[in-house]
Amino acid sequence: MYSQPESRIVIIEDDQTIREGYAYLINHTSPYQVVATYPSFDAAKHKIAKDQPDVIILDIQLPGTNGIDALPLLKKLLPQVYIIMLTVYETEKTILDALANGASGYFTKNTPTVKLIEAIKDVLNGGGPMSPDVAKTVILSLQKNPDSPLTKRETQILELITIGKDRGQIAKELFIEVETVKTHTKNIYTKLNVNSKAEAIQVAKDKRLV
Amino acid sequence: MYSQPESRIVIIEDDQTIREGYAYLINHTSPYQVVATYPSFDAAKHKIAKDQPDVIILDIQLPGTNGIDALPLLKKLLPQVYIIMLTVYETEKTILDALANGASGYFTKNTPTVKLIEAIKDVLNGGGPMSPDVAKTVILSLQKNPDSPLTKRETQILELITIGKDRGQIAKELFIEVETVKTHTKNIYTKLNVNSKAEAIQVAKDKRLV
DNA sequence: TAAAAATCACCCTTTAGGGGGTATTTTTAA
DNA sequence: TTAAAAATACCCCCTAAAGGGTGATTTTTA
Repeated sequence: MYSQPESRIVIIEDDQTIREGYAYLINHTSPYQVVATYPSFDAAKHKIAKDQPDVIILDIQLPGTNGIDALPLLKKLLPQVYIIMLTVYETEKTILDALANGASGYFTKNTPTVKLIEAIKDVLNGGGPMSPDVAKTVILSLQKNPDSPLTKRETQILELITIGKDRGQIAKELFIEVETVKTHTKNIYTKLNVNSKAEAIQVAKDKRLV
Repeated sequence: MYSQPESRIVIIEDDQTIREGYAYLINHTSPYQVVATYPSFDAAKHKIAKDQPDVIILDIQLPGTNGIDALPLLKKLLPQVYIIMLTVYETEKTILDALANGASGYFTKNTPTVKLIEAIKDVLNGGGPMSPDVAKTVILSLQKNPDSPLTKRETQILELITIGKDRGQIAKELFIEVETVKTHTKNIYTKLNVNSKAEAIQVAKDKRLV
């Protein structure tokens, strides 16, 4: 499905200057049309379905319902819509929350309109545009700790533990005995300085061991 | 730290045509210099440290040690190096594995050299460049299931369960009684059709509920 | 103003997980 | 080639944390 010139854009952004600035530039320098703009989600929620937007540009810092909370609600109203987040924050948690809740792209507010228009094209073509700094944050969040004290096998077992497998399942999956899994587990606990599965999972997440 | 014109590039790629093509174009149309190229990691491992590369362009499909396995080894040899992955595969697992193991960027092989040169600039400036399709895959991997049968509280508790917290810790964290946590847990189990924490975690991961 | 969600309590049962050892085989790196 | 590290496997013991059943009140939301 390729980007249609008549694609409809809605902007939800509380800052009037930014809102109107983007709207003007998108309308005048791109093939897309801004069919509506709203200063908040609460102002938009009863009308936006009628706007039939293909793409929503959504600010995170909104009065009332914030952008992150608005995301699933918008998705419920308009299941097919692409949502591009706009924000001054770029903390890992905010970014990850937005993407987890169905955002298609993520940009910081200093993004020039031309990049935003490119992003609209990208999402309409099925891509997932992000500014490089945002992408960096996402990549870092996926990165494992390169200085893990665990061996390959131990890491593998810890990974299976973190996804909820019990000894029996792990043994089957790795074609080894349950007792061997136990031995590895003990060694993992010793190395991580813990003495329960629960703690091991917490340390694993915390130190990005898996 | 800004991109230095004299930044040193190494290419590890088994296809001679691609390898030499990229090398030629980077040397002649960018401010960077390709200081060495290798057809495999095994051919590179004893020499690459002396090349002192700032950026390595690394193919995934290599003879001998493949690119994913080579990643941590290269990082050990050259802790500061940025690695951009190049591949024909774009399966979620491959992409995520590469990023988990310390890749800075990820491109499919049809990427034009000019985009690759941009990517080199991006990583040197601390960004995390990806082609839009790769970014899309990454975003999808982060996405939660919008049709979760769980309530907000239940989701919250399931999330804490998946990171290894026990009833007591969850209760403390949410300022509620342990018995309440138990009730929620029971309801979660009913909704997910499971009857243990382990199973719940597996379903949660599987259906991207958390 | 119903319905859904969130809160709390008591009883009772069990198993998966954890701690302590010991030992052999395979792989890796020097 | 050789010593060290990693992976494999077994035995005994023990209990804390998890799970099941049932009932009830308060708060939130549509």
